Amino acid sequence: MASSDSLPRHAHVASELRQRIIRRDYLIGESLPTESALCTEFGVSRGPVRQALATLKNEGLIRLSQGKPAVVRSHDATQTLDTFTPFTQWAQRNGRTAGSRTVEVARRRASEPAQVALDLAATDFVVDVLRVRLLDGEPAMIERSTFIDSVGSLLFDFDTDSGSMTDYLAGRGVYFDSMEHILDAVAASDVDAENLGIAAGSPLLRERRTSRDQNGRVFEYADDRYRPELVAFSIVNAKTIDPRM
Amino acid sequence: MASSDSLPRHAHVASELRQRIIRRDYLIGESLPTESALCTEFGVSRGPVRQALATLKNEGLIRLSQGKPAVVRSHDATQTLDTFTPFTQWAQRNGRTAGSRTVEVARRRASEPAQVALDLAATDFVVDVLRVRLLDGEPAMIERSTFIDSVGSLLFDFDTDSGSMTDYLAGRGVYFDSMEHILDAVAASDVDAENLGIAAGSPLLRERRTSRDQNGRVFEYADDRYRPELVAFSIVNAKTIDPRM
DNA sequence: CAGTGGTCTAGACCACAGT
DNA sequence: CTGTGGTCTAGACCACTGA
Repeated sequence: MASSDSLPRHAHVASELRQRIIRRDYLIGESLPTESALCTEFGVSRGPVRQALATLKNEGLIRLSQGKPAVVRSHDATQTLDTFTPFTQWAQRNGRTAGSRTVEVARRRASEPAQVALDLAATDFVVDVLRVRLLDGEPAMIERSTFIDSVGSLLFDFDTDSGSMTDYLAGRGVYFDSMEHILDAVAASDVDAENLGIAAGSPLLRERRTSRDQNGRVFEYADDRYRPELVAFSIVNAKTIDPRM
Repeated sequence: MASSDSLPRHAHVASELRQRIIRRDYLIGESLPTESALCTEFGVSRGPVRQALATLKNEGLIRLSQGKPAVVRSHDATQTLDTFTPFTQWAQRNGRTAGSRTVEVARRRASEPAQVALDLAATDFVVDVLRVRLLDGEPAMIERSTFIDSVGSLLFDFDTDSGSMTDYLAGRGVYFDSMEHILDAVAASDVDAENLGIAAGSPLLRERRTSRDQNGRVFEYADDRYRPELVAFSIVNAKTIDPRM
């Protein structure tokens, strides 16, 4: 055993088990070691072990039930709730090639939906980024991001066609801490249709997103529209429903 | 204060705090009582209190940070990761009136997508339920559910226009334990359009769902199509998820 | 029945917030 | 600094699983 990271023990246990599952050390339907075995192996008490198992459960990797050890539910976290990882990382995990074609990066006054989402006044400036995102070279999504001015101004030094904007911002001290997504469907506008190479009026899966940084401040509002033939969102929720309520 | 249910203490704490938040006892941005205050109030140790707070965090109701008490993030328990609530319950929580108009309940051989999702042979029988779901009397969603035969046959004794199918099945020993959702967009078919009272070709938000019972067996496959003007899905996901202790 | 996970307690130490 | 939440331990009891 190496690794005496600064990671909390429960995170270390979760990370190790997650790797084993992704590496297919266990088959689907197979049981993980018992909790007490994991306690022994990692030299921790039951608390951190159970916290790690809860994490993997929330990721859709395992299923928990009383009286018997955890069971592997899926090998890849990609198809599960981690769909809400940034586009570039998501594509990489799925073995696809992600690309970007930037249409514009503009500093202007906030649009009305952005004002509401970012809690800004009509006179406040924001930075709008309009990009077409490509999967294996094919247009798969059109992304309209709006950043608050202090964050958006960082983007003028960044080649929005290369690399991950998420990683770039993280390097500048802006971390995505939590996101809220609203999913619905819209008909493709003329602009959408032209940039995605589809017919106007085609159904698109829309994700409207507000992102908060580590201090809980909203700094991004985005309207992403996906071609449903190419991208779908997958969500797993493993949870026993409470009788009451 | 009533309820000394057989609910676990952490569930009781979570339920009570959830009600207070929905009831707007705390404003958005306001702090909840400290953990030790909650321990005193509910007469429990920190473990259950922290587990309850983790639940509310996963539901997107509160935000946690180190060194200061939990902060209210939202008043609405919308469709979050942990609470992908059945239609009827979701409507009730949001103060809407849910209704159903059953088009057909039929026992027949499984369609191809259902065969795949339910892991059945082409010769196996299933029970299909086609319903229009109403919100405040207006058609909001068209639901095509397919149940494995053993579960579906229970439904012939059930008035699918009244009450909650989820509750009914739970009463017969079939519990929804985990679900997987795939979200995308489709153009309304002629059948969709007619039943929802919209134009054919209109964009609809589609949710394809496979549900497992408490033994991990898939027993339902559903294709639900929502009118995006009336219903959208809201999902909150935060960086670190950490129940337990 | 023995073993397992689900829950809970009563302590403890650390990192961080606000004063 | 004090108080807060984040983490951890070492016990314990109960409900369920499976031989």
